[in-house]
Amino acid sequence: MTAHGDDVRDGEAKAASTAESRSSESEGVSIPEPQDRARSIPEAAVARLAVYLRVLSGLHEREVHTVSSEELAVAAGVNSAKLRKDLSYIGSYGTRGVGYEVAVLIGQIERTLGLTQQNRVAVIGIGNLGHALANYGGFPSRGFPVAALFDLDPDLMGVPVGGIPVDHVDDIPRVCAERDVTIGAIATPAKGAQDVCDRLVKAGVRCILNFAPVVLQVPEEVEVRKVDLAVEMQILSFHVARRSQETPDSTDSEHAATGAPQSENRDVNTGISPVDGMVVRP
Amino acid sequence: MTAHGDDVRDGEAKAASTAESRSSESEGVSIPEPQDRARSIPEAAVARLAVYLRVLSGLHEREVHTVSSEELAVAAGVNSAKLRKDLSYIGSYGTRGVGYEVAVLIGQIERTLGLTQQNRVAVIGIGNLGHALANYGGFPSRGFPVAALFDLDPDLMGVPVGGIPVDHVDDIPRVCAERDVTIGAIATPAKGAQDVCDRLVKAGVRCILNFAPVVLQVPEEVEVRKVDLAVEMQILSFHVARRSQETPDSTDSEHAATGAPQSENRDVNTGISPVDGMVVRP
DNA sequence: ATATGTGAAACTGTTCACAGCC
DNA sequence: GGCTGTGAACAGTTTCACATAT
Repeated sequence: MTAHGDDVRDGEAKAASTAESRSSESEGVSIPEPQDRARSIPEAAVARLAVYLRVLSGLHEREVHTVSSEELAVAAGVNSAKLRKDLSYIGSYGTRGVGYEVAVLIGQIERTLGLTQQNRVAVIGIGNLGHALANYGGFPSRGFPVAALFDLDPDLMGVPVGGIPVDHVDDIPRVCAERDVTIGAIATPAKGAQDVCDRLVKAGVRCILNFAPVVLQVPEEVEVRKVDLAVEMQILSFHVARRSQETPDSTDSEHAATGAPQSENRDVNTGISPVDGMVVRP
Repeated sequence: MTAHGDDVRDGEAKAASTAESRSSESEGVSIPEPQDRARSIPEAAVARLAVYLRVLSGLHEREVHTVSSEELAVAAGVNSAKLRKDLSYIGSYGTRGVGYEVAVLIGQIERTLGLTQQNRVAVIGIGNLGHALANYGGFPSRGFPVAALFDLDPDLMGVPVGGIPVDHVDDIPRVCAERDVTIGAIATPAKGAQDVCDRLVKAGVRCILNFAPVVLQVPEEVEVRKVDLAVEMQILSFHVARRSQETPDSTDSEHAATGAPQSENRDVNTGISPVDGMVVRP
């Protein structure tokens, strides 16, 4: 996430936004400058919209037609004020005194997230993770069909995984162009990641989901999001360490068993909940 | 990242840290209070420290003994001011006019992240993702040995995956306690995730990495981090959509081929780079 | 000379609290 | 009465810029 991510935006390469805000040279208290237009939606809010969408889909399936911000917030693991503010970024689709119509909200969030048009995905690196991704049969609740698989291993060429035959990474440009791939998921080891990334970019792919432990260098028009297992583990480690030195030791666990919904789970980018992970085993 | 980064930290349930900082009741300008120690470190900075650590490890292997904040920052994909501030949270281990000693920094970051003591990991849900995790042979660059595997499937019981035999989820409390598991990685489908989570909590596990698309409800002393594939995809989708409507269309891709290191990759929680993903295929 | 460490400014994101509409 | 939508206060994070140390 995140140069937009959650912590979002890096400092560099953000010439665009910087430039536009340099309109008035005046000193003192600067007036907000309203010309900022509507396209803003904070990155963090975008991530949460995806979560709300999942919850709403669940409600829709259960024939629930209306929800209040409070109900939806609890289900999504955020507080209601934040949820309302997030929804306000995409428009006013609620009814005061009543709540939101599930179907309407689903439609509006899907539209905002661009889910009305499909994004074909290419998975590169057909190992364990690649398999998991390929078998995911259209990522979230459909909308992201896996259209191409690539690897280096000669033994895998042509072998169908999740119904799609594996191609050689050398064919990335051709195959991606042919199948109109818009998102590339790099699930290779660190070593080949940058090379694969370059090929994807050359093929016109402008959105990449990177699972490899490297900092990909890409032209600025390419959006890269990274999922880093090690970082997650180390963050948890930090909390383990902090906890054990901070607490004089009052707990020995055994009191907090089953249903005690208190603290929130922090998602990598939402600070909260989920939407659709990876199907692994029924 | 993400958050994650990110936006990290929720507002609720943060009583602990609040309470501890209430030591001096004095008003006015509060003196830094040296006893403030390490506990402050912004979440966002913690995530990035893990990234710096990876880069530093690489430098260490290549026999590089010293780095400037600028060099390290470029390699990690952040700007140098942010990097220096991040490092300042853990202490002053640089030399003005010179830079940082790689070995020293590695040691300090490891200490801060609690990597000096091992965290044994249990993986629940031995499907594709579970396999990937189990075979990861100690997550990042070691430090997170996988000590237990669980699943529901009778056919898997006792079968060794990555050298560790699979146990039944019913045995989570016993096995986790026996093997002193401190981190649980939930790689099950959405359905069983909350149940598995409850068992882990009952077993005394207080840190959970959740790959299942559900909002886990846990007691507040339990830390949950979530990796959500669908959210990542949908965020990318949002950017695809935004891009194509925002740009009057000046690009047709073909100009930004290989080596053009410009924009940064946003990690789910660092806003930047990587540390160690998942080994998939050599 | 050069590069760190850090207050202070700027910015982004979150929460409060209430006006406005049902 | 209940609930949305949102300005304003607040909190967290990033960037600036420079004093400080080698």
